[in-house]
Amino acid sequence: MLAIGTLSRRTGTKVQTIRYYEQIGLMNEAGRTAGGQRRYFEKDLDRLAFIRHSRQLGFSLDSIRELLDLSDNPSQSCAEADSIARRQLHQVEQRIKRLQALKKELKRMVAECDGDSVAECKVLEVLRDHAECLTEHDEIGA
Amino acid sequence: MLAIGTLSRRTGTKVQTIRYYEQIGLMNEAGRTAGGQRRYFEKDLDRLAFIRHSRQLGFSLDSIRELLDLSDNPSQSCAEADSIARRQLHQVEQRIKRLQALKKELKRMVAECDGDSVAECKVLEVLRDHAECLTEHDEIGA
DNA sequence: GATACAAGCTACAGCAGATAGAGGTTCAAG
DNA sequence: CTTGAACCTCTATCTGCTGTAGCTTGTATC
Repeated sequence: MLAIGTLSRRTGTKVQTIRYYEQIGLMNEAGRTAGGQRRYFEKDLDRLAFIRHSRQLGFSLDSIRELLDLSDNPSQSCAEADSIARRQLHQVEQRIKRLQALKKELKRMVAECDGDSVAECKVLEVLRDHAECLTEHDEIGA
Repeated sequence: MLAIGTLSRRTGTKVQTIRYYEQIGLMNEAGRTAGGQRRYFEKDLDRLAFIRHSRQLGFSLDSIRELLDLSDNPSQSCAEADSIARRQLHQVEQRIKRLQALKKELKRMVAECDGDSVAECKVLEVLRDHAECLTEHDEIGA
């Protein structure tokens, strides 16, 4: 039987985060000692590791929920998991694209700045006037 | 005198967002009509456009606050604005790096999946076992 | 058995950066 | 004067945690 601190150490997850995962139903409700402390089995540790690894790969908690469901029901087709992963890949690619456009714009801003007074600062000037931008960057969050 | 909806339309910012910016002190408190509705000048529109454009370039609201302060005091050196922009550029570059590592890993996962049953799904397998990963990806947020 | 103290517990607040809705009021056109 | 779009405030919600306060439990050592 593993204490929450052990899971924490072995997966690099903060104790509060593990409790949070339980709260939102991502981790099963843990068994308790007489005194009310959580105790885990190895399978819980595996599940937590799966969650963490998926998070490291950028999957949302919702996607992870789906992936865990699939993982729990090995008789289904793999297609669903595959499509979740593809969707994630697509999102990552989009974000890279967008960030590269930003990078280009920022580089140009910085390069043109010659360290003079704010009055003629290129950085501020570009920010003031969108028209000075070369690239399109119309979405914020991405 | 411009109504909030006009600012909204002309900068592509949601009305609530403009009010939010006022609330957190990023926009100055707007003047009001007798009935309590906000009214703006062109300079407020410019300020909002500056904020929005900066957000599109990925600057945090805190950074934008600094940039606006600099912009409001044209006698200072440009160096500060420059360094904020450089910091932002650096962050963007780091995020790109990280996302490219993720992309690689996701691509590999997806490529290895042959659409068979979940039991032997490569996607799920990789998620289960971090050791199957080629690349390092130890930070989550980034 | 007593004691010390690390590790556990719950509950709630807070972060960024908005966004949405309820329920009510004002403005401007016709 | 009436209509109705646009405005108002206030509060809640989202994602994915993280931190704090104040208290209890478990375990090792004496």
